[in-house]
Amino acid sequence: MTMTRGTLAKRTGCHLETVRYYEQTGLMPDPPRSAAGHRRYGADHERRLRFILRGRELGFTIDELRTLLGLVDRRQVTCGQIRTAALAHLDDVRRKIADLRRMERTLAATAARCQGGRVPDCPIIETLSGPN
Amino acid sequence: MTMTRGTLAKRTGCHLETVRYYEQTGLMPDPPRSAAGHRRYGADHERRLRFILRGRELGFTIDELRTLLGLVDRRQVTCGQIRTAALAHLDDVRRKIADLRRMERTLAATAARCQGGRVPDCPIIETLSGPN
DNA sequence: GGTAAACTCTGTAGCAGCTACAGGTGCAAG
DNA sequence: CTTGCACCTGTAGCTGCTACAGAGTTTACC
Repeated sequence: MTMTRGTLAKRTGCHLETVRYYEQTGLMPDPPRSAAGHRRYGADHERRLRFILRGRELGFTIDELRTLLGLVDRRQVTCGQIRTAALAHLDDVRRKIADLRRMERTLAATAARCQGGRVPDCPIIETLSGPN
Repeated sequence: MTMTRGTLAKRTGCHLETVRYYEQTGLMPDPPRSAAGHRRYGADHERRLRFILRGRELGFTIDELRTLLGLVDRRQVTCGQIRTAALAHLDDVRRKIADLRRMERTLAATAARCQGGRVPDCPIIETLSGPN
């Protein structure tokens, strides 16, 4: 009931090399090896990798995930600590959304004013040239 | 009427080393030098740097800005070409916003379900463990 | 004019989060 | 038995900076 790195990667949709990268950075444990030194993964590794990939999809950094997984690994932790981490991350996401929406508004408003004329009067160039 | 790199950086709020970086990457031109080899900047350099910084604030990549500045530099370009670049970037920004909003929804919904209990039943951990 | 502080110069290394080699084994099928 | 794929390791590349080290320059003050 073990898989190779390639199989694990294919099953999870993770890039082959990324599996090794997550091992280097301490998100994935050092797996047992075959006699020749090939990595052997089990169902527990797959679950952990899926956890990491889902976390990345939700925008958690490697470092946040390391913390989160550390909390889970030593099981003496309350859900409250995890909630705190998740809420901190949510704040982060919301700040990024706000930043992007500011960009969006400026870009959309500027592009709308553009009539396709000559560069010296281009409102996009003017906007880029600063708010003065 | 010239400034040093430090002065230019201070006036624009740009990091000192970033000025040099923009020169390396071809966003800023190689400036004239003093006898001893120190960079001397003028008002035109300052305008260009402000343009770049504003573009970065609006989320344009270095590469997009290089293109944009290239268009502006050889003046034979229509505003339409610039508009095209800006709209492409706007799409990009909107995609990022959509991604982040998906994250936000999932995170907020999950954290709301968390009652602070024990880890095995933590809805955040469950969510991270995948949608299955 | 001397000297110390503050600036500038160059090249290079580091950050996140991967991805992509090169050059060398291992293994399984035909 | 040999062909071809998968795997191993270490390292370099990407973006957009930032931060040195070690050298030379300029400025301020006495």
